[in-house]
Amino acid sequence: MVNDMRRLNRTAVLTELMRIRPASRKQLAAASGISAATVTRAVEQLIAEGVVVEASELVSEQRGRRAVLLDLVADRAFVVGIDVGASNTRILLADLVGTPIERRELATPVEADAAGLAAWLASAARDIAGDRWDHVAGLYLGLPGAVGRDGSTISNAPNLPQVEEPGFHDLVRAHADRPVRADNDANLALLGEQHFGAARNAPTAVMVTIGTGLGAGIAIDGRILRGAHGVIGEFGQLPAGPLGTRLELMVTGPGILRLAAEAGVRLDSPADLFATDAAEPVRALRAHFDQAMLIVLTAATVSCEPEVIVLGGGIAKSLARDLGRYETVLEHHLGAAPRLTASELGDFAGATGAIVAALHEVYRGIGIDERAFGDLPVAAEAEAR
Amino acid sequence: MVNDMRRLNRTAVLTELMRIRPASRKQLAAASGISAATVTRAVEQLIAEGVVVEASELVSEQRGRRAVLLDLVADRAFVVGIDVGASNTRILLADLVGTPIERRELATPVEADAAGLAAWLASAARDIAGDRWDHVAGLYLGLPGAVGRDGSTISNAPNLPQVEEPGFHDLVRAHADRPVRADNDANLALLGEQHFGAARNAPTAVMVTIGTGLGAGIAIDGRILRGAHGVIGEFGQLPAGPLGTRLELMVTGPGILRLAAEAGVRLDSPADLFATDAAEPVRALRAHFDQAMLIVLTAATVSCEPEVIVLGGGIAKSLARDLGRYETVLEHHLGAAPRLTASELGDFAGATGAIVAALHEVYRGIGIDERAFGDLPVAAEAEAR
DNA sequence: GACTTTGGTTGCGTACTGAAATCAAAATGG
DNA sequence: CCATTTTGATTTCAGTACGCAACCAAAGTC
Repeated sequence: MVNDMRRLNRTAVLTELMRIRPASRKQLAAASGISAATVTRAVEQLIAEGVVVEASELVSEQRGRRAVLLDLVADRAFVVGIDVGASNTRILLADLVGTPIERRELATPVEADAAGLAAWLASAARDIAGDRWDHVAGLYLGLPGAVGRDGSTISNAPNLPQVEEPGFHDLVRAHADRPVRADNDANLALLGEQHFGAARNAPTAVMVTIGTGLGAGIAIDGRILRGAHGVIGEFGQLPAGPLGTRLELMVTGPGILRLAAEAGVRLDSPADLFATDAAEPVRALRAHFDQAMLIVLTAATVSCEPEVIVLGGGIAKSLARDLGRYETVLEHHLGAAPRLTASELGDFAGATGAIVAALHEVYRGIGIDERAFGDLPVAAEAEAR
Repeated sequence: MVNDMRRLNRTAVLTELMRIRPASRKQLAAASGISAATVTRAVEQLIAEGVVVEASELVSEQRGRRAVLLDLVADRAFVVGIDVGASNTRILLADLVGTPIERRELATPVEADAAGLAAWLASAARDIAGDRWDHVAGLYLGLPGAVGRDGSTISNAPNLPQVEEPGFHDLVRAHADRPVRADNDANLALLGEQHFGAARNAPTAVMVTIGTGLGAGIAIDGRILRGAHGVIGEFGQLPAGPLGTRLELMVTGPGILRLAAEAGVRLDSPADLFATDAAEPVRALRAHFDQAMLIVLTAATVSCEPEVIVLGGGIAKSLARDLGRYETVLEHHLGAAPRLTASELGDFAGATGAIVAALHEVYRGIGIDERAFGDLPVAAEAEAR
């Protein structure tokens, strides 16, 4: 316990530096409430550890000595975020402060078995990192399935069954020779949108992804909700409509096509459902879709009262102009409604979130207070890229 | 920052003492990882503050000096929890460690205006406290409406509109001359069940209360979810059934009677719906009810994957023997299901939760780590009463 | 070039901790 | 019945880290 004070102050200074990056010693002292002397000593230690450097001096028109700006050593560590989709895999490489450096989009080798997929993922990560590989601190995978709290056991991934193989996680880790963690892709997409996208400054938010399936991530006070069995966000399992059909079968791409076929309506693609000049039978289908969507949105709203609900996935793109209408109905039903908005990061939301999650692991490792993760404005940085 | 170490250790010792109450200095040192010397000094301070006392010595058959057991000064402070229902008001008085001392059940003066109700509540609190009133640290109100995060602004309380009056909270505080806080009654009922009832040891839990209305409280990792507008847990707003009726109108007492009347079935009371020897038309109604219940339960499950869902309120009493069936269906739909169980605290769940919430305020005041509130086994104590 | 202003560092007294020695209070056993 | 053992609590003491304040450093101002 005797060393605690020192560690506490180190953490406080480092955390504050992340928040107001870059910053001078004086700023850090003021922001953290720690005396200037102690900040000097803490910074000294952080510099010795190689976590922090003295960057350029602050140029100002004031008189007096110029403040020395401190910053994290951005290239001290890199992280790889991989969103492994059922058809495409998106990969991002970012540095310690979240600046994206490389992005790739590859076809997922769906025919490969668990071992093959694991090897492919590891080599893709090595590939995107190039000669920075030595500094890659870890990989984070977004997977289309339920991932246990530990970030390694995977279940219920019908669209990519390989990853359910018990040894899959270990295989990736062995091939990459790096720490590997995983999470549900919807969770990561939300995390991405919260830091870099449509849910900025919304610690409590929901992201609903509608494509070939329906998934949702829920974040409360900046923390992603994770359950033991991955049923969180499975709003698609709610029954809806006259026949009690599962919502999932009504709002997803395949579901729309199937319902249309059953109703004797011909749709070339799910997007046709949202055409403004649609014919009457399509309109009726559309009404059913809207009803189903409202159930999803209502369920999401009453489950945590998010500040914003982000809609992602293929179907969501067609919904942009209906969000205002949905909002109005929600407001009318519930008395209060979250802001509805389309995903800003699109296909790369998951990979971006994987980067964020990976960075959080790194930050944990260098001793940043976990409770501050929500405040870290990595966003501003990456936006400016 | 220089005083931090001392306060930190004081907090750690006090928190540990709450967990393993009563305990010797040595136990506290071992449990908290703080050196015995420091524990001695911290305890010295706590005793001087009047927060802790040396209780009886630990009698053991070992040789050696006997450990002096320390305990909180239970009668240092009392709290009053009041569950203000639309018809009945339940009041509890408890001491600092959560031992219930008095309980009352009174008819709510529904005709009174805001000022009258406030005065009545304050005098009821004074009354139950008796000569302990001087030591009452605060009041906590459970209200049938949406309560803002601050615990004072109240809205959307159709069944007890007086409490929506802007000055209501201040009036109670003025009459009681004590800190007063409020929360939604469903939230408090859940808090009560988590500490003393059916959701013991379930930091993530949902409580659904079905009576004249439908309300739900959600707790995640020991923290009650609170929204700005009180729509959290409003699962009753979900549409269900062929006509898209709001669930609230299908599973609550009045709703059941109305639906029965519409279907031309005569029910004397909502409970008749659950008779095992019911006639065919009643059975059909019952099937609709079950469907609606399953939507509520599914929505609750996918919103946070609770370990347990507690069912409370009048209707829930009739459901006891169906919980297993519901569980099976949930499990089948979602692959995993929470435990379903009936409320253990019954009508007093809300008041009990108010006590817990009030105690948390007191604990915060004497410097116990908020993150430990979930671990405080106030439960064991009160059970033994 | 002295002065002012601002940022960072160093010296010093204070406060608090943990390890170990010591004191306290019980049972044991010859 | 008293020395011994055992266990719990306290005190002593050395060490660490803090904040304050004095001091150094580096810039602009007059």
